[in-house]
Amino acid sequence: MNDALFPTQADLQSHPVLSDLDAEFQQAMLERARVFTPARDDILFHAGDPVEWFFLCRSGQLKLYRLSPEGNEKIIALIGPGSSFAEAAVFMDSGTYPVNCTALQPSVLIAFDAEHFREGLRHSPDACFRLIGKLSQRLRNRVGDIEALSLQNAQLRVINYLMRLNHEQGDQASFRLPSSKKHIAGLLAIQPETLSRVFAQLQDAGILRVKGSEIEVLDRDRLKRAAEGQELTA
Amino acid sequence: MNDALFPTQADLQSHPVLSDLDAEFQQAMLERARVFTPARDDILFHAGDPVEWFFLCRSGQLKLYRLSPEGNEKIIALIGPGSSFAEAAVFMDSGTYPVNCTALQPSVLIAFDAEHFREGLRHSPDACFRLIGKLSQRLRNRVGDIEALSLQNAQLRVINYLMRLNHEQGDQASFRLPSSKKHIAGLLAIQPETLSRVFAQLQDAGILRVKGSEIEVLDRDRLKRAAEGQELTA
DNA sequence: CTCGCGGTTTGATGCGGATCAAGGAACCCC
DNA sequence: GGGGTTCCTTGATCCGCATCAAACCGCGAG
Repeated sequence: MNDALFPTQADLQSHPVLSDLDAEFQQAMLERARVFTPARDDILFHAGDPVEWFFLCRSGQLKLYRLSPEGNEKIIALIGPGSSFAEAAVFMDSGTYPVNCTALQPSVLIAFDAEHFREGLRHSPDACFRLIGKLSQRLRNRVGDIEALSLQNAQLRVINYLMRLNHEQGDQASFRLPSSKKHIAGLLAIQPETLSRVFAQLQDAGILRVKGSEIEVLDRDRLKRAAEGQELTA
Repeated sequence: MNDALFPTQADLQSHPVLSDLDAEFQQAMLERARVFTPARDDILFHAGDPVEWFFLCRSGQLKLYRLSPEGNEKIIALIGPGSSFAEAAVFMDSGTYPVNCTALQPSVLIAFDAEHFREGLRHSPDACFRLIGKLSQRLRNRVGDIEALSLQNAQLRVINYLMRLNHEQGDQASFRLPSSKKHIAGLLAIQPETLSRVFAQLQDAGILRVKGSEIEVLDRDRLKRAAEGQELTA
């Protein structure tokens, strides 16, 4: 992984929205871009801060999250290498970030200038289209999250999350959790204790083997059936 | 309200994304548009159906919702006159609607052709920008919903919903619920019984008066404090 | 006017998951 | 290698809300 202290063409190319744009626009974005290297627990922005940058993660890991007045935290998304975020914030009426962002690991981020992006988009229908596609997809994902929170219990949310993860990593028999269990619990809107218990159940039922952050799928059929039919007693 | 059986310029003008576009694009959209007049309980589309249309509500009311395998329903949004919906679906990778849509009242909808919209957008940076703004805003709202579901209890969700409604209707002392309590409960992801009980509490505490779908705010300060500090015993 | 039905309210009960508490396990730094 | 910190697990208890049940109300149809 390239840890250069300046943004490169390669960063642009790997960005889901900025890749394949006309040279002039790319050049303008690149000139105004910065590399940020937050340490673990560094806060990049708070919800409500005015939007100056949007980001591409080159390496490391971050969380986007909301806090309740009592200090409870709901993780909206975990960000890893290759993911971009906060593009939508650039276009919100309020002009502010809707979530907090904190580094979970020492990370390397490319920060692109929000205002320049807005301006450049006016002259690039291609980039507009990419962005619209990205936003629509993200909207669909959020609707999926809302359904999961409203209609599924803790066990079901965990199972579906595991199956999605496993699928993204190529449906291997064995795969890794992308983060600590505490943060995964935050993402699924359950307590770490509950996540631990669900893992224990699935393990006792002979469906999974959990060893640290390594998950081995022992019985894919029953896992899939559990995701629909709701059955763990068998 | 105009119930003409054909779409008009006025429909375009009142659309959040299509208004103020160049004449040629507008003309093209109008020619391909239709008027739908679903009766109560008519289903406009299911989640997973291929996207042919996106909509503007001229009158009536609809629900966008998801169903669990057990038949439980979570309402994602209630749509009323002037609201547009399903634009994002036009740009999703899957090419399918992410939610179900059913009319709650006899309604009048303008249906715009999805494919023509995609094509026309290529030549209209203005429309792109409007759409991007709209999608970003909707994304922020969905994140707000996720926070509410994860971090707030039933009472808090109801209170915040009421305050938002009241604000949208001009902060009058008295305002109306936009739908039956059953559907409002579905929107807030609680059962009708629970909604009824929360109303009873707020009424007993002297904060509200609930008469059918008419809400009267008796003590706005305490309502606002309850939305933050969590106190109803006083 | 009356009947019937969906929406709403109120009460009783049960369960899922949060919370509280404490014990283990892995990792880092000295 | 020892001690501390953070993460994870397991157990006991509690509470919010769902669920089940029943009565009530308002409204449209006949």
